[in-house]
Amino acid sequence: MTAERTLGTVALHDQIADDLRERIASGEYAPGATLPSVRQLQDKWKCSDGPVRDALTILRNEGRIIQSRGAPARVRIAPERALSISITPEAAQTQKDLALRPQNERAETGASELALGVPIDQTAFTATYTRVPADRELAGEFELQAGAELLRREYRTVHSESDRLVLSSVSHIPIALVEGNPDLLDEKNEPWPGGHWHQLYTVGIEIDRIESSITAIQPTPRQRQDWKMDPGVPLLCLRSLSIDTEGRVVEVADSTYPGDRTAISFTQQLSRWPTTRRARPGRKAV
Amino acid sequence: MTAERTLGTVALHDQIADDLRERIASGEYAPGATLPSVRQLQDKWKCSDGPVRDALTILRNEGRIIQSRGAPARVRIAPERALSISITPEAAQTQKDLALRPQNERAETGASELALGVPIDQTAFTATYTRVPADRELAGEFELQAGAELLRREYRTVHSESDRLVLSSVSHIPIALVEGNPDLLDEKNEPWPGGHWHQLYTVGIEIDRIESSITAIQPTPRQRQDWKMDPGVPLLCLRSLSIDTEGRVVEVADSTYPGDRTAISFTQQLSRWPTTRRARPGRKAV
DNA sequence: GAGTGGTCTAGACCACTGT
DNA sequence: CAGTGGTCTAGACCACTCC
Repeated sequence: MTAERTLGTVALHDQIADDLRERIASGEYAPGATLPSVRQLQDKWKCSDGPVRDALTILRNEGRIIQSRGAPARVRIAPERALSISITPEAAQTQKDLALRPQNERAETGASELALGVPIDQTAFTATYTRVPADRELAGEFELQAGAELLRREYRTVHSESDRLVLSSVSHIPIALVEGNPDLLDEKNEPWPGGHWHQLYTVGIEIDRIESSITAIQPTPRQRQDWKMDPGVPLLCLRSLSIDTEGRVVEVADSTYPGDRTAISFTQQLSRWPTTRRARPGRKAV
Repeated sequence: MTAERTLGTVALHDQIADDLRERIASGEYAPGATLPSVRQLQDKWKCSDGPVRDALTILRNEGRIIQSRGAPARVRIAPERALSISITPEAAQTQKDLALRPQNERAETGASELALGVPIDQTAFTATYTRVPADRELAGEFELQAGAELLRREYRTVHSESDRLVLSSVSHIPIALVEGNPDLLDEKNEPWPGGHWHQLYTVGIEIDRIESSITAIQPTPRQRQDWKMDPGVPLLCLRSLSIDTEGRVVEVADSTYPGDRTAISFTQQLSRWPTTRRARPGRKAV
């Protein structure tokens, strides 16, 4: 009967977690530092190992500590935000214009569509595609009936050395839109040479705009493993709808990024006020 | 004693969690449905309650189920994405141009800067501001020495009925930039009438562009409580740097949004290909 | 009041790390 | 091999919900 410790109805493991969390935040336990062992914490809080382990589980799921067998728990070191996904109208426009250029010119760009934080020769690119029926969600985006046939194309780039995922994206296109060009349904042509937009051009589709939306979710265990993400790290999801000049959604592309290493960034350029108030336009450092 | 159950070195609580996760994904347990009770799962897996509870904890932290006292665990119902944060150059430009308009015109816009999913008369707006020294991170953004004095302004909008946070944003501005206008340092003037940019205009600052970046983090317990977020739901973070015509970062604004109810969206408009290939919409010339 | 989940204990054994 | 964290059990009591 040691229940008298529950002073204010807040569970002991929460008290322990709160205490450790505060000490981590204050810097008493710096990133990389080892935490007291389970036995030491038991001794300090005069309890069995259960509450202590529960507290550590809480902090692990918050992404604050890492635990491994045999070694003491440590304050997690948040990685640098190495992956910066820049969304710029210029880049999209460039890619769009490229779609009209001759074959040899398009080929030069090839698969290096995105600037990653990893040299491209250290990565392995794979593409797979299948035909799938549209689920409710995708059918809604395309304004099709659920079950309509879609071309599903999955792109993955892994860092060959560490076997860590660097880029992952899944794209869906209604079969009905692309069956005019049989080449597009031939898996041997993956990745579509010269980029999506040239291929879409071959079936008479011109992209008018990209509507993107960003959300965050908790990764599935599979996703966490693919990206080799620590527990407690969320996943950034970027869904881009390609809309053609007739207003149809012709492609839905879903990309995911580990939330702790990635920042999705974009710039909104504003025009100047009419009267130039600052006499010195000065230097425009970047 | 009963250790022979550990067939393939994968922990029992992981097996249970994997099994339940799969059943949830397959729809066997639909959103809102009750899961088997802890005792039933013990019976099914022939184990004590520990592994079963551990499995449920895993699923809770993944945001897949909700648990409460007395009531059975249920599959979590993901909320609609009611909060859609739209980033448009037009809106920013409009706000910029507004800064030059006369007082009465600016006042009409007032605090309703953002379209929220909640009627504005059901919300309570609070603003607080303090002077704080720049931490390393903010000092880096402003290219100032760590410790330089900043004006910190915190905006919060809560839905008065549910006491739920609807909007939360923290903005930092170097004191040195705004001390030319004493009004800006007077808390009674919060929120700055007519918007930030008019106030910045009074000290000779014109915004050239906004550089935004989006990340995702695990919320602190405090944040989770403020937003009344379920466990396992990440937080979307939007950091916007306001850069003036001289290239200086003059304001850093950090907004957070619950990751399950929010989508940050934007559109990239592309210009048409030079040769008008389709004279009339609806024809697919090749 | 019956059933649910929440918390905690005491003890056992295992897997792994580091010295 | 000493110390660490990981897993599981059996049992107890509590707080809460729902009928």
